[in-house]
Amino acid sequence: VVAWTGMITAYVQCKEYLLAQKCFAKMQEEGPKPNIVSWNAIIATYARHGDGVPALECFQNMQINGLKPNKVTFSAILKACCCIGAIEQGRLIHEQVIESGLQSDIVVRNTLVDLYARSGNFEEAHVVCNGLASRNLLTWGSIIAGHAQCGNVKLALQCLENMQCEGVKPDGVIFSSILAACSHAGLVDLGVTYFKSMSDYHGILPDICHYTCMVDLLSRSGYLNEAENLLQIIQPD
RNA sequence: UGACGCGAGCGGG
Repeated sequence: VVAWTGMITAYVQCKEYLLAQKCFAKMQEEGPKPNIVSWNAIIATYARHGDGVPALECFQNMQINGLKPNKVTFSAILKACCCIGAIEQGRLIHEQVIESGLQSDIVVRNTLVDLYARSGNFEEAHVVCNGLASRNLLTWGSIIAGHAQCGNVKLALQCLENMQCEGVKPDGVIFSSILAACSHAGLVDLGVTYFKSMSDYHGILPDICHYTCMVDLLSRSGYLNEAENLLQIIQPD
């Protein structure tokens, strides 16, 4: 079983998802019975591909085969639900998570937060987020990105403050979300302020993504000269 | 016990 599963995971690591899936099919036909790790590996291939439907089928199938999902299974399948916007499925799986007592796992919780935040269900996202244990940078990142995507700059900025109050330091990804939100809302001054604060207060070097955001922000609002000036600053690469 | 899982933004195409 370990040998077969090793084959599958090797294919997954090389991004040879089709080969991994073929290998799994062959294992089911003529190899030993797949164990939890084999199933998790194959579910992960679908989840990474954004193929939510086959991922869910596998998830059902493994349970039919009498295997109980573990925290690895849950994080993979929740990611799959997130990709295809299967919020209802996600809620059902959320219940299963609670039944299994795995809701305290930080990775599982982050995938749940991500699922809810990206689908605009912020109340549920916050409930998961407030549930006991530690939030980390990734948890906040999901929530802020969710707010940013909904065009809710105020809430995104509020989250930024809240996370800093808790002693979590924002990283470059967080600022990308913030800048993007400002861009969509046409809040040029605010965006510029945060862009400056990155290097001034947070010790984060803006990367190409941030410059792209700023150019986008400036030119959308008609500050074409400023946008061109910024372009000059960026090192050709 | 672990061979499996672990979040993200803009624009363009």
